Amino acid sequence: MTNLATKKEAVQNHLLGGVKADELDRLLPNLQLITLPLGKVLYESGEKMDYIYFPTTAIISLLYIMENGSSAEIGVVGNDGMVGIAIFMGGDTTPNRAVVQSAGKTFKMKAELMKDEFTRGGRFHYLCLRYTQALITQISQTAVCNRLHSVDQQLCRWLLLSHDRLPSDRLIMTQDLISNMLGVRREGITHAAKRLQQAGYISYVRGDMTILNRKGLEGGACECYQVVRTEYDRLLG
Amino acid sequence: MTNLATKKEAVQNHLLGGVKADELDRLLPNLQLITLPLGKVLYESGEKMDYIYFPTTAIISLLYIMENGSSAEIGVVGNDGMVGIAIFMGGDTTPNRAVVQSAGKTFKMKAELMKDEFTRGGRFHYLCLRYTQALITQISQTAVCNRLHSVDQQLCRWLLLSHDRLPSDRLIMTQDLISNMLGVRREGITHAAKRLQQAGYISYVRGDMTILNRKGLEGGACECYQVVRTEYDRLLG
DNA sequence: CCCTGTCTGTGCGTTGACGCACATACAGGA
DNA sequence: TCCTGTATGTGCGTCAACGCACAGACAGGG
Repeated sequence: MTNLATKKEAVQNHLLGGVKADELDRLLPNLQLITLPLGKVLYESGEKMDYIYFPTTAIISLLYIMENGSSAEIGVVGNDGMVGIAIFMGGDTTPNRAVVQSAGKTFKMKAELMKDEFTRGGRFHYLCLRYTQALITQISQTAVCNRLHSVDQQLCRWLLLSHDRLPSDRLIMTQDLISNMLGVRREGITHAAKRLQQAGYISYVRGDMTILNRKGLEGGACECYQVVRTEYDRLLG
Repeated sequence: MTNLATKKEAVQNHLLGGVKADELDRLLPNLQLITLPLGKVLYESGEKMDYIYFPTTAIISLLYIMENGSSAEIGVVGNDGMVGIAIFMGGDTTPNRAVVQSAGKTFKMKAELMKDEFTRGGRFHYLCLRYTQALITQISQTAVCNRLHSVDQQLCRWLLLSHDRLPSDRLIMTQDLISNMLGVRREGITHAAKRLQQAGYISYVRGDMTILNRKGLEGGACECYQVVRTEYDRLLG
């Protein structure tokens, strides 16, 4: 099978890159590298999770979908983490949807095998818990940001979070999709994005966005981005 | 020492009530029952946590404090859980403040002893992880609610979350404090609370609030409350 | 080449929450 | 009893975001 993982591929995901050699040897035969298209749903809310995912170039968004269809993002996962923490936390499901925000590659592994490796303890167990704490910080900061900051600030934060997890400076994503992530109107994103383009921080045409000036975006973002970034570095760096 | 824990006292906290007999026997000599006044800070943001707390009648609020002094609550903990999950998750600290939202009693235990018991595995380990997942759901739903719902709805949700963790129907709390929790203006709470009082759902005078009609509050709340409640019941019920 | 669907831009009235200012009401101590 | 600090109520102008409607603008297929 060509899609079985090599060490060189596996360490593109930072969690897999952080485990001990013997643990990685055990994991490798169970990891399968797949390509995810934009919009693909990995888990539906409340649905049993059959696989855990370790993205390399893909970015996955964790969304809550309201009864009336509106949605808001609670967190984002890229090559810094994994999708499906409920598998080892014991709940097996979460009331969220996991959807591909940026097309790319990810490893997947059967949930049962994940549980086995987790219960062995060791560095993998340790990393999973620390990653979960980092994710909690990201979700917490999303809550705070939703409460206290403007759409402009949140768009900057969101672009930076995405950029950190992206293999290049390009982001294939329409304003409509971004508005669903941030839980705001599409027109609100149009206005905010236009301001960022006029400032020269980004450029975009019909769903093809390029980040031109990271420093500019950092200046436009609220402190929330840096809090999350610092906490990820502290816990997993 | 009169403040050492008895089994009867300990099980007032549902997590302690859920562990196995031999685990509880090990924990009891290390648990100390203390009384917390309103406003007491258990942890400051970024500060090393020396103790983990298992509330019985007290309610603890997890807050993020912005650089400019404004604040927003990311979660609330009562006799259903514990304060200080970073101790066993591995990070030792979090970028939040833990502050007493409703005066009452709590057990506390030294962080080192907590780590020891956690690494033994067993039912205690299992419950800690499941509780953490439930807390993640609560924080996630706070993020969604902050984004999509009105102050009126959020006040209802907040009152219900508090009521669930309260030994009676009385809540000693000024509107100003509630506004800091929800991250909104004090006047916004005045308006919302007035509407709830006119509807006969609550009554209050100068920081002394009584919940008169739970069903009414449930009707005024958004779906967020029920999502969190259901998930707590599923994971820990 | 045109046609159609999608993506982005813009205007306009509405609304929920904000910031500020100040009035009123109550509690507890001097 | 008065005085003072704190808690709550209210009005008013402002603003960010909303909902809706519709006008370009571009891409890809027939």
